[in-house]
Amino acid sequence: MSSTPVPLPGNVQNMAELLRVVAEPKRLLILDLLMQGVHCNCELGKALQLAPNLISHHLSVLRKAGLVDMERDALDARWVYYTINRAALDELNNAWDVFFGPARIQPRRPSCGPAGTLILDDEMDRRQHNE
Amino acid sequence: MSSTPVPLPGNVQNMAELLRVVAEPKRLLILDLLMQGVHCNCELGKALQLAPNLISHHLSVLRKAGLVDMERDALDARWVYYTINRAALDELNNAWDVFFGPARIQPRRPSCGPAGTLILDDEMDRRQHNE
DNA sequence: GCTATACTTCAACGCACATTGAATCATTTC
DNA sequence: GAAATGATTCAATGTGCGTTGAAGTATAGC
Repeated sequence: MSSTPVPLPGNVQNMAELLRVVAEPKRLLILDLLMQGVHCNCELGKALQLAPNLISHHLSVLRKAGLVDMERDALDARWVYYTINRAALDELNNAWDVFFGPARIQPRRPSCGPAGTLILDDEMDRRQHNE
Repeated sequence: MSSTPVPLPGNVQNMAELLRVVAEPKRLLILDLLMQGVHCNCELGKALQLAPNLISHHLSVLRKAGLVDMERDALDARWVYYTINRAALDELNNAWDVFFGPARIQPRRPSCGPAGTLILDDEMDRRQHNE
């Protein structure tokens, strides 16, 4: 229960990119609908009052990010249906927890400024016991 | 364990705004450091290789979003220390789960297109039992 | 008082990206 | 074949916002 290895900032770029994709209001709404099940382009357009080309655009961004899958209708290939990529969603949820899970919050005093050099009472106690 | 009331899209705007704040790479890095404990402006600047005014800028964005608190040093008021706002973090985590929690994923066929009007086998079964 | 330090604010710049409208593609239907 | 439908792609536009560099604020030390 001791050394927390301080999560790697290499993931930060990936995480930021995913969050950027998700942070766009229209895309968040699309995801909100897709979480409730399969939708086609026209359906999303109606629900969001958005032109079909814009829906396409946002869906392609979501697909490139791996968050959304598409599938053509077996009977009429003109229709396309979109679904949440469950694996990607799980990954995103895990990554989120790694960053923002409350367990990561740690006590720490800054390493500079008066508060950094100041030796507090409890610190004195700690030093006396260790050395 | 039945009716999931379909989360309100009124929160969507707030959520998107918070995610936008958090999605910025430098800010995500700052949050990453603050999760590990208190930091002052100069410390963050050194860690991120960023000019102090940029740090200030991003911190002010984070503060306006309520995610970060600041506190002046009691001995030397020139130094400012920043911390994660625990309550805001908890709220953010809750909001995230409301949106992206896997439990929200629901089965659904689109309401338009062939797949929408098509009556599948299991649907036939369902109808026979209900009517 | 004057200078140094820690941080903030301001104005200007530049770029990424959502939006728009038109054109294009791929199927299906007649 | 031609027309219609669902969806995508393209070029052009507008703008939000991160960045830059300089000026400003506040406190501390002399």
